[in-house]
Amino acid sequence: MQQFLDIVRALADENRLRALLALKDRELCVCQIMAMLCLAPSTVSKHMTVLKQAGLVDSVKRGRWVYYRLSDRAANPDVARALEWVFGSLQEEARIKDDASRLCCILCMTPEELFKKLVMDEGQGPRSGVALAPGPGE
Amino acid sequence: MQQFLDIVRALADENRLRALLALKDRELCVCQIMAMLCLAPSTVSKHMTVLKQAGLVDSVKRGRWVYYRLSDRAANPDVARALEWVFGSLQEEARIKDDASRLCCILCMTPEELFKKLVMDEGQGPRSGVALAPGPGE
DNA sequence: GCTATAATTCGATGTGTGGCGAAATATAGG
DNA sequence: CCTATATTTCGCCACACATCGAATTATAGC
Repeated sequence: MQQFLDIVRALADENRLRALLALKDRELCVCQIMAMLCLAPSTVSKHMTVLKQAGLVDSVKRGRWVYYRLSDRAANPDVARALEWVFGSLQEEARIKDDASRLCCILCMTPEELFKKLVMDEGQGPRSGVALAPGPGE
Repeated sequence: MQQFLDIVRALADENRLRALLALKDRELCVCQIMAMLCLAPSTVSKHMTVLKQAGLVDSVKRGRWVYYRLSDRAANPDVARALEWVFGSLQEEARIKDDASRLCCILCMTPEELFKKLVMDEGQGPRSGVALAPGPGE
């Protein structure tokens, strides 16, 4: 029961759901999730900790970056069912699709381009740490 | 997205989960859920309102009693998937099974017997409104 | 109509949670 | 070693929420 509650409560936040969906096809480091959600580093870090405590994601540290990915689905049936449910229900959401396309830009742009885009989109300066982490291929 | 969030947040409370599971095989009125959860009437009423807003349960008023039951699963795929997930994950929980057996007593006992049992179990007097509502067969 | 009871609404209260910035920690690169 | 950067931890604040009791509403039975 407690584990189930941890999972449900971890899912009961829009930003955590968006982060989880963004991890569907790739792993992401905290700074990339920050750029996608437009949240402070400490906030994103806390969100990812909640998801990790619930067993929904795993993390691995590579150099200065911490990469998050979906937890191994086969490991825990509760987690597997939860992820299937979330993906099945939200995959086609407009907000999620928008995140995916913006994430594509975030992953491809140089830090300078990302800087300009953030300024244009948000009408405010970018947060500290918007610089891109190297992708898995670097 | 908003509907999904309403559902997840409705599920993110242990007492609401217990109430939902208790409704799996039967409809129940508020006073019976109160007796099962040992919560004040106002608290149970609010919990059931949350579940209803999320589309997880329906209610029907019969005389003085308001009966809650699971919402028609076929009506909404999101709701159907959510209920399947919850039941699949929690059906075998010790807490839920215990609720089911206690609920059986609550449904069968006379008000006087329920009164005595509550006093013995909880070491405190019963709340107002522990009297049984007539079952569906009355 | 009056009373008793089921349920909801309302107001108060303590706790939990999302958000931020600042400080601390870890690591890469000079 | 020193600096820059990625992340986490910490302290704080605003807001949401679970819970209760009291007041209110609705209904059944006298």
